[in-house]
Amino acid sequence: MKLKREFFERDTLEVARDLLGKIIVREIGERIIKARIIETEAYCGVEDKACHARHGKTKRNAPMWGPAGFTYVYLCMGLHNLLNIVTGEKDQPEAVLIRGIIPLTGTSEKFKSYGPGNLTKYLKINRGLNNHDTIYSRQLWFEDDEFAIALKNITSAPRIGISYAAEYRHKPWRFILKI
DNA sequence: AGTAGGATGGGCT
DNA sequence: GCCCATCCTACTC
Repeated sequence: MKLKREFFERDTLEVARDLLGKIIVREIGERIIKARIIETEAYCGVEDKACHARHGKTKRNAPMWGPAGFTYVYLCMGLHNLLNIVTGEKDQPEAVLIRGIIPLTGTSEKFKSYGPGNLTKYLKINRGLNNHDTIYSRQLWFEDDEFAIALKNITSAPRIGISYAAEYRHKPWRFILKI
């Protein structure tokens, strides 16, 4: 079942946790690529000193202010496309970063790791899919396949690469699913 | 107009 | 662990 807008309109921390075990589906012409989400990070609005939205609205981070369920894809370190999904209410600049996946298709392709910058390569996602509505999309959307998650297999931890974020650097807003 | 610094990943030591 | 590829954004002047 495709995830609906309501799924993403909830509290960002809940969405980040609930995305664990869900499927990302990427359709390119005849080809379908699927992957299960196993790691996410929540970025919680202007008050979150690690969030791109902390300095206000810019051309880059504008999608975060839009409706939930849209993508926010941006270039990191000049070479990595990172995939976020906008969450919470409109005008609340919150999003969940997809940090880790397990590929379910096309495993013959050699990708050694599936960190946030590499999973977009596997899924063939770049900034052309920025600000893209996944709810009505034929190119990129999320699905629940009833995959059972045991709560004990979910852990949380501080987010990666945000040491500048003052008191927010220690917030356990990264969620990891052990399969 | 110029520049510093990233929500990184891979390879080598 | 350290280094480096690589380039856009936002801030400063």
